[in-house]
Amino acid sequence: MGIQHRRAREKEGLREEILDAARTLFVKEGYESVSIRKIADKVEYAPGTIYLYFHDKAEIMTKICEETFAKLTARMQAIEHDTADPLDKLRRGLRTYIQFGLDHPNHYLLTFVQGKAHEAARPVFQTTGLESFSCMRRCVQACVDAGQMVSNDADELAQTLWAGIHGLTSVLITCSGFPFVEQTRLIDRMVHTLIEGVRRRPER
Amino acid sequence: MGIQHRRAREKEGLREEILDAARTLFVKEGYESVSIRKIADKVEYAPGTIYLYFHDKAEIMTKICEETFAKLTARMQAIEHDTADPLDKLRRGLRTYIQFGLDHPNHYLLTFVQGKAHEAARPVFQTTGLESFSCMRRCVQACVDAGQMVSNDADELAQTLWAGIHGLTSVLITCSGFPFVEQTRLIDRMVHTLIEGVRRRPER
Amino acid sequence: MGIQHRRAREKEGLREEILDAARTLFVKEGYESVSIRKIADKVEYAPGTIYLYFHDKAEIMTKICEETFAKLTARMQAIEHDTADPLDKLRRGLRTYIQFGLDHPNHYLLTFVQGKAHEAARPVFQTTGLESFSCMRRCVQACVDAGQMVSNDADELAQTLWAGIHGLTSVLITCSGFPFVEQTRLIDRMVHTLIEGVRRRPER
Amino acid sequence: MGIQHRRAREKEGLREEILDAARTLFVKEGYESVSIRKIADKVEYAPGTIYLYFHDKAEIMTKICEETFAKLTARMQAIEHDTADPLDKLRRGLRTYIQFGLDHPNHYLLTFVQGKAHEAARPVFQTTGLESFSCMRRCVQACVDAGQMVSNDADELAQTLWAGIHGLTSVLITCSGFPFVEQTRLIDRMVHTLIEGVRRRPER
DNA sequence: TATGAATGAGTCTTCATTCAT
DNA sequence: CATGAATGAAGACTCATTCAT
Repeated sequence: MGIQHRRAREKEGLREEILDAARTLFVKEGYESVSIRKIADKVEYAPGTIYLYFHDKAEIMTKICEETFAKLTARMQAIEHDTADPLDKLRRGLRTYIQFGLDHPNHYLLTFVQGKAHEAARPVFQTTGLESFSCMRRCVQACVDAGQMVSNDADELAQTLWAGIHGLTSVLITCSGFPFVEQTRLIDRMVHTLIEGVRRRPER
Repeated sequence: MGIQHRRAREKEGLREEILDAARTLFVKEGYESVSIRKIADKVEYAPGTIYLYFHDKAEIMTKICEETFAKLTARMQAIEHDTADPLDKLRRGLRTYIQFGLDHPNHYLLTFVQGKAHEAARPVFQTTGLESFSCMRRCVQACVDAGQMVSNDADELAQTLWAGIHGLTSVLITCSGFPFVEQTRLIDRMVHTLIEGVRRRPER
Repeated sequence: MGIQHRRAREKEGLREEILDAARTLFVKEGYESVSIRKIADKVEYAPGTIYLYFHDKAEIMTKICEETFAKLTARMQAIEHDTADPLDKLRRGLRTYIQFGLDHPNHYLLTFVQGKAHEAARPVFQTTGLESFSCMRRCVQACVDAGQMVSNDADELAQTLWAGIHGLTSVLITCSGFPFVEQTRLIDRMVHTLIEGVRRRPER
Repeated sequence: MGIQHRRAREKEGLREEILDAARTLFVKEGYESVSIRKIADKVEYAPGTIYLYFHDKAEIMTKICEETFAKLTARMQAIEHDTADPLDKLRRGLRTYIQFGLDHPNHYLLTFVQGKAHEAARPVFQTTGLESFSCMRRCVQACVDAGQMVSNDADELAQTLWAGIHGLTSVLITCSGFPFVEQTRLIDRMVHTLIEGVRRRPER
């Protein structure tokens, strides 16, 4: 009996494999619909084995969210440390965020769409998650300080921008059936719209 | 034993009651976490009775999504038939959409956030759903025709706007824990940002 | 599939059948070793069916203990209402208790040997259980009042007597392998020993 | 990973450590509720290591019962070899037994209360166990030979006495919630009652 | 129309045990 | 001697669904 012809595999990799399998399944079927058994089947191990690597199902979800925020933060911070014009940095930040979502659609959806709904993930959002956000907030603040924005309220602006790019990102990932115009045009348009909508125009 | 003191109630109302109960429960606890028994308890009927009105759990979900699109379309169409300046109509449309989401958070989330994940709901999106969207698209088209937009591609613009307001709406509903600035300011800022980002400015 | 050739059986009897099956199994294998599945197998129903009659495993245990105390109390009270000499009533009480245990060995063991150890049964002991005990305490008090006991502390005496008969009862039920002398002689001896050990003797 | 800072320890001691850990856990949580892993954690070894010392979980239980009988026998025999009046020796024997139970509640319960329920422990009772009992029987026989008892049947008397003290001992250990009178008074009363109930009184 | 009883598959999780190292 | 990884079977319990009444 048992799972017999399992492919060779390095020990320390199993934990990552479980995370990969879980992430994919969670996104495809929703957190609740994915059973430990399904994850175990996917990695070709017995269900109990999962518990050697994670305390319970919720912990798997939590770890995936943490991973996501870490990746996102890393990517966003790379931009911060560049010397460009603040509005340009912001523009680049928006694009980076959207691109991150498209590069890691499973991570993104799970964390920002499904994750929000899940109790278990709550603490992660209020720690690692806020860190990710504060990166963008600093970019906005810099623009404000440079007198380039229509408002001085960096929070209000940052939250608006984030809501906008989050809307596009999540929609691009999930609504694969929708007859969208070409993806890059949509992204360009969104970034352009948000920046133009938010920056101060020379009077006159 | 069984359910004893059920309040008097006209037969044909039961179907609606089931939908009401289900919608509330689905949003509060998530599709997977709501059992047919919970719905039955809430309407004070036996579980089996549900199956006299709906083929299965998924059908309940589907019907709720259809309902949502119908309501949303009705609300959006009300604006279309008014005589104002096209840009104003669009502005009003954006607000109406956001407000719809906040007024019917249950409907909204189920349809646009949870619903997307559910296979069963897919066909609904591509029929009733598109109708809802096309309403906004016509508003945008009117602005384009009036020469008020930065682009002539009404699809691209409409999709951008929709992504933006969807982002805000969903985030306002789900991220109750996030330290957002005051809701009305955020809505004002989003609508302002999108419209300003999308309309043609007088040169010079 | 499924359980097919189940014997005919009146509906309202299932609850009792479950209790019977559980009691037997609990005694034979211990509370922890008995699974809901085993009980279900024994009554020839699906495991889930058990949950239509009892909230959980602990409730089954609790109900069995309650049943036991009710039966025991009834039997003990029958003696109280007789007009004999108090010491005789007490003597009869001790015999009745032991006999009760031998007549309902499963009930007895579960309640007084295994039950004590189980959290779930705790509240039952402190309500229905104490009622059973207070019956014997009243018998002892009557003897004290009649000046027939070596001590005036009815609690101390009653507890001693109860410990004694409980010891014999539990041992007779469980130690079936032990080479005991004939059961009735052992019971006679125990009752005689306890009563003689506890009653006041005429001086001199 | 793994268990790192294990305290230094002589090899041959591990077997005893496992027994100690198991005994404590078994009594605190019940045989079924104690997992090999819990025992292993307590001794700070890997679960598999347990199997180098014991064939299976049941064997641990069995060994603990054997130990108990050995300890009890040793204590009882100490009394046998003293020169006092036989009735006094018996009295002392009863006290010793009760005290043994209170001194080793873990051992006692496991062996005499939980142990009886366990098939695996059965053989132990009929060998090492009988030895323990025969010690008390010899004390009783001595009293009979000295013409001090109400009956000449040493078996009957010894079994009665044992049932009595076992009842008190087990009840004192397990019924911590019961509103008993002070423990020493209860013990005194029990020993007094049993002895008085069993010894021949001078005719008058 | 509505029900109550029942089921079978499934949920997460724990565990005694084995075994290659 | 000891381990860490793994397993298969089982634990309590839930649930969508069916069906005779």
